[in-house]
Amino acid sequence: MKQATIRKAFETFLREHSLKLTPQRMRILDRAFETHEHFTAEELYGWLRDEGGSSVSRATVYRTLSMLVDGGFLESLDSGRGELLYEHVMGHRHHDHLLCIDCGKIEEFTDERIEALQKEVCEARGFELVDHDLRLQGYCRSCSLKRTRENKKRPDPLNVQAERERSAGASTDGGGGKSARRSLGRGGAAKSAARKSKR
Amino acid sequence: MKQATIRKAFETFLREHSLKLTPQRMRILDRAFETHEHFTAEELYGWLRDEGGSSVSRATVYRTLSMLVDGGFLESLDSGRGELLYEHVMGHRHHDHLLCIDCGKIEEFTDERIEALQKEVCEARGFELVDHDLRLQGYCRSCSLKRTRENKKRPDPLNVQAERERSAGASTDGGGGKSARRSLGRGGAAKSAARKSKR
DNA sequence: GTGGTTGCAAAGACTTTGCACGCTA
DNA sequence: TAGCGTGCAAAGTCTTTGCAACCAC
Repeated sequence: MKQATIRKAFETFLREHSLKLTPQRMRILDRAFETHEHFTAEELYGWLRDEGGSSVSRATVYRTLSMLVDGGFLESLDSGRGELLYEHVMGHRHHDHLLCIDCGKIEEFTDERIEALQKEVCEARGFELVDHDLRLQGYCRSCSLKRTRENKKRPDPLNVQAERERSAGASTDGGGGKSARRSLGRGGAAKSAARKSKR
Repeated sequence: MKQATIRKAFETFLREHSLKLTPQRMRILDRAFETHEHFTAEELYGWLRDEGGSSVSRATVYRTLSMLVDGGFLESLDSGRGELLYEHVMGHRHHDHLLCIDCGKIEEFTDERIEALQKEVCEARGFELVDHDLRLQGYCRSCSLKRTRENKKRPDPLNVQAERERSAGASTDGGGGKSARRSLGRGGAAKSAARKSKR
């Protein structure tokens, strides 16, 4: 695609920040924009390694990815499954996500009305909105159909959810268990960056 | 508050799942519901340790917290700062979050209109919504005012870095863009559970 | 009694960092 | 040439797991 434009923007970015243009950084940038899916640092590292060519170390991948996020070239997203996903942001404007808790597929969408309401909520509270992150979790069309068909086969995290509704008196809408996938045992962890600012 | 109700629900939950009622579990449940803020597993562990009384091991805290999430007593939330936060969910209905990227404060809110639109978006795509997670990041009222007063820089979408770089030395931090806290230094990690499902 | 639990410490997963050398500007 | 950037491996952080002793039911 307009890879040239992106490279240019990247070069400008580097220059403005007295950062150097290295083949590793360029390769990471290119590969990141070559994918129109979400990927993890580890995955990108794997691609670069498998595709041969000049090698790029894992550390450089992490460092560069982090830099690209800071520069606004990429955006990071917590999949909610314990992985930090990246996606390029130039070109297609901000969007929110639909994550299938069954097959893991990620769909994107945007809705101006929702965005507008978010701003409204913030303004009403004197909150200065900088960014937002909306994740809708559930079953994508195909997984949903599959479930309906099989009718009986519940994703069965441990079917704790069903009980929950009842015992917890989880009132209102059956908006179910957010923890569908993290059943017992392996709970979930999720950390990321910035522990430094953790006070 | 209605701690009795909660304990009862918990006991029922345990019974229904052939799980045992142990003093550790009870203590963790109580402490979790005693707090009306968000907390991390590590924090809860610290409280229990510092407050004396029968000891509870770190592993048990993690295990129980995970169980409480599965049971629908708690909900987990990725603060976006690399920590997995927990909060009790009984009583107060679902809500979304406003996270201050400066002071770290977390505010909660709900907006039926946004919820409705989310459902609409899903229906239009044949997506079966199970749960959602909306996080608005920015500056809370007080931090926003403080910034205005100090006439701080604007959070440039793409050049947040320039400022960041500079303020990095002077610290005091003025807060930058979304990734303000991520840049150099110790980022963080991001892992979790469900790694098993990571193909 | 018996099987679920707890504790401890070791194992894991993902990401960052220290250091010495290489390469960009 | 002067530094920034890279690679490597070790260090970190938060969380999970193996296992033997324990305890609730």
